[in-house]
Amino acid sequence: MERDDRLGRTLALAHKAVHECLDERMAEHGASLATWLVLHHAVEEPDLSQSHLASRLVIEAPTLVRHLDRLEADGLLERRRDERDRRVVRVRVTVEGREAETRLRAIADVMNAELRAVLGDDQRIVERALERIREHSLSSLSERKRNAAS
Amino acid sequence: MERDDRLGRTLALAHKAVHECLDERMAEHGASLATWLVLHHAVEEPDLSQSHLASRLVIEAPTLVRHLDRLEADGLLERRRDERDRRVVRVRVTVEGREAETRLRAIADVMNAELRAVLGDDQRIVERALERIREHSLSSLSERKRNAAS
DNA sequence: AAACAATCGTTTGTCTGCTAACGATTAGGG
DNA sequence: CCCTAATCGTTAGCAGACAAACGATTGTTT
Repeated sequence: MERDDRLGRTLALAHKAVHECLDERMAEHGASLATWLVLHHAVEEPDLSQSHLASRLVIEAPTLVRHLDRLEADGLLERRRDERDRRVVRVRVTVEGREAETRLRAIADVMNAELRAVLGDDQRIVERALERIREHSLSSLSERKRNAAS
Repeated sequence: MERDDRLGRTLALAHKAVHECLDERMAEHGASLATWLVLHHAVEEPDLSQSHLASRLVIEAPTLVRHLDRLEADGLLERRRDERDRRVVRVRVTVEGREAETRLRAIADVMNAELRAVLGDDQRIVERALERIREHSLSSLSERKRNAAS
């Protein structure tokens, strides 16, 4: 018997399944989860710089570049150089992009509702627990980096 | 304010943080989380075929191949062709590999204990909840595939 | 004013995952 | 017995993440 009772494993498997599921549902609309996430945050806060957008998405700048290249080529958003500070590029979602975002957000909302239904009364507990887990891991990580720099 | 209250997001962020944290800790021993996972399952069930090992790891066969290439090159495991069925390759961890696995497992156990301490009394609830989430997502996924095949 | 430092976006290269397709081998049906 | 399935591991190619290094710009310091 001896089942794998490591918590990180359970967490990873749950995440993987949800990610796959969402990706599959969005694939039916010719999109992907990554596509929607970028679009969503860009719609929520228009004219963000790329570095700020990356930080909202919790991904690194080079990762974002490729997504933007693709989305721009698909006509879902535009890149405009800031005139005041010519280093920064501001991201604006096109009308077509906004429409796509709306469709995809509906899918995300359905998925979210399903998961909340599955959790039932444990919703809050699980949510808080996941946030505590993240908190702990991140602080352990930054503490480690600090010590490594000494 | 309007914080992002999507559950999948919280799950993804928690997973990402734990993964980074574990990867960082193992990196100090010149390894990675992926390395340990492969080694661990190969130690637990010796002489598994590659496809069975992949299925234990919940990754696809081509993904496993690269890990095995690396681990074999590092002398942590060996690949032996099965004589009865010459299609299958059996994976055996070397002595050196077993030692590495032991060191890395200690790290994983510490991390696991920390997370359980963070969760406290919610441990069971969260664990079950994550399993239900996975269950739901996987069944939704396979149902979707079934319909797509019609 | 000039030199240095910091920031921004990008490129390059690596890691880990996936699917699709292929050669080798085994198993089954006619 | 032979031809066709099916299975196994591998290769090739793609997606999404990362870190390191670079050119262009802006800010700071002397």
